[in-house]
Amino acid sequence: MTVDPLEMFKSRSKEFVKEALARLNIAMELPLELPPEGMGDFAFPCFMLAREMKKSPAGIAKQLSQEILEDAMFSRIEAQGPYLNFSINPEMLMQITVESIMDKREEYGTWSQTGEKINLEHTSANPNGPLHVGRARNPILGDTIARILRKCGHDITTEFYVDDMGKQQVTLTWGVENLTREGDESTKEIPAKNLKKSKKPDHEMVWYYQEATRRMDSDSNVLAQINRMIAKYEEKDEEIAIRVKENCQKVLDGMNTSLRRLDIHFDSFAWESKHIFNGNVDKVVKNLKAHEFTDYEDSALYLDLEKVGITGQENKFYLTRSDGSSLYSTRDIAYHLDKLDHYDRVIDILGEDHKLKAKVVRLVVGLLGQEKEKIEPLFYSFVSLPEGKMSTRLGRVVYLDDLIEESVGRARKEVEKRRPELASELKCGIAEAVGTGAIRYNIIRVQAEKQIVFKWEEALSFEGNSAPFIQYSHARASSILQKTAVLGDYDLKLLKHPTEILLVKALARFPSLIKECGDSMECHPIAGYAFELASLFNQFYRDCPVLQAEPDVMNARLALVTASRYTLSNVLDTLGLVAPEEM
RNA sequence: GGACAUGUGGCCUAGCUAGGAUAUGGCGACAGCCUCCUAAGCUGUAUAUCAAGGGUUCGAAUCCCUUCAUGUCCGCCA
Repeated sequence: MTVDPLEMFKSRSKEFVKEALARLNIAMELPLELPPEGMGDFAFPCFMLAREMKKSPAGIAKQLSQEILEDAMFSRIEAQGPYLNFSINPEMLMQITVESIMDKREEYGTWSQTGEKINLEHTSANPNGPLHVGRARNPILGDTIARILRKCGHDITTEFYVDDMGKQQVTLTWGVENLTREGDESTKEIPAKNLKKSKKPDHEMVWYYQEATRRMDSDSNVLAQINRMIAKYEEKDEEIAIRVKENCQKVLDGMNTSLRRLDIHFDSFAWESKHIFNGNVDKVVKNLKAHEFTDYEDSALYLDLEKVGITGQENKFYLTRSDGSSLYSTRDIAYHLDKLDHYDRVIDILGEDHKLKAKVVRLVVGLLGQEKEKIEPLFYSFVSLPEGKMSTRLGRVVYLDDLIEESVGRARKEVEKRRPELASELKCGIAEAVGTGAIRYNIIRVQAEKQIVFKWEEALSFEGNSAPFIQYSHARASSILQKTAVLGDYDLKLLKHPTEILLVKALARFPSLIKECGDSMECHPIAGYAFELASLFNQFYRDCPVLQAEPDVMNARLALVTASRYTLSNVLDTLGLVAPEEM
């Protein structure tokens, strides 16, 4: 059974055109395009042949169409103006597509194993406080890409790079060890909007970080203490490392609790300090010292950006401090070299502020003789608020936990309104699926490099182009199937309604879409497709009654509904959204 | 100042890699559709100098150049 129902039609039409051109002794190839609705399924524009053949594009299209014989795979092959258009035989497409889905079911859209091992790093937020909506774009993007690449047949390991080495983490630890949180006046900085959140360790811990930062800024004694800790830490003091790691872990646990609610999990946590303690960073520095593109300033090692062709910045990219201790990017280089030892490809999901750093890391990896092409950074722009950039310090911030609570809460009210008769437990489950789904979808539907201004009314929209719209279609399909006995024999030739044809064409596109998005590492076309498929299913639902149809037609339609339900479920899964049986 | 990205109806957005047939859809607005498988749905109407200006081309939202706007970066911070 074919993996991609559309592919055979596509390649056959290309062959036809190729053969026709060969018969006319034309050495050129024609590109395949997707024409506007009502003009067939594949189009070959003939403009570029006009000069060569000294004929009008329309005339060429006509001539080509006469060269091509009729074929069972296409219901129409004809010239329309300057285009040669192919219309797929809908009966055949219906047959191949529905059978393929019935055969593969949950696996429809999943390609066979490639054996390619990929490390996909995402989120990697500093563990000093809770995730806010701006940072949440990273895990949502990363997790969705991971799901797409898994469906492309790759072996994916998702990884959170835990920064337990920075000044921020030491500051947090100093705070935890030296400050006591008295009364509740201190909580005014981070108002706990609900009980669940206030009990989470990330929201609990951030106070120590913020208060420690304030003390450090105003009290040079505190600053000195923190600096002493950092110095000892960088001299590989294991005891401090353990204390810092313990605090990071607590915050990390809180973040993970939030992310689990969005069905985001990590296969691995890579601790930054590991590369200091195992000597990898020392090795990197040693190798870089010997390199012709590096030099010293006050015994601080730097890379000369001009020599490696990076312009528009200061020329010096520092790799160590003058005391010889490492910097973030140097550790990141060691980390990447380590990843390259174990994986075929290394993908990083990064905010656009990391563009220069990522470029340099890749470059240095290349300078050290490794294949930098295997490192593939993927960037996204920031989420801001209408008032401006998110800032924890200014209190201008929307925490992910608050967004989830609000969204699930609103979803709960909606379910209550629409389906009061359902069991309370079921309503909770639906609200959770809809509320969290809306958040993921709202972020992922937009191209990663576009900046997003967060607006509550948009994030909490449950209508139109939103997760609940797609989930609702799935629930409708499920509901029809629940009302019937086991699917009997069916004759797909009975499915002739235009909406049925449009629906099956959308179903047929799914596997190749997964492949394309895996290759280009884009998520938003999947969201667009999911919406389109759901919309077409809703139109089918309107035009083609299933359970009230004649028995033969009913059986055929039930097969189409089953195929649609699998595909909707699979696309929802690709986006990390729950596919509810009812809502 | 330099570098990278983004700019499409009132708002959000697809299309840009590989230039082609009347620029995708949603929100909001207006007008309709529940004796019929869940109306978180469906149908219709109005709204676009594709940031601006040049260029390449038979043809440009798409490629090139310039300008403007927005975001990000240009720390011996992470």
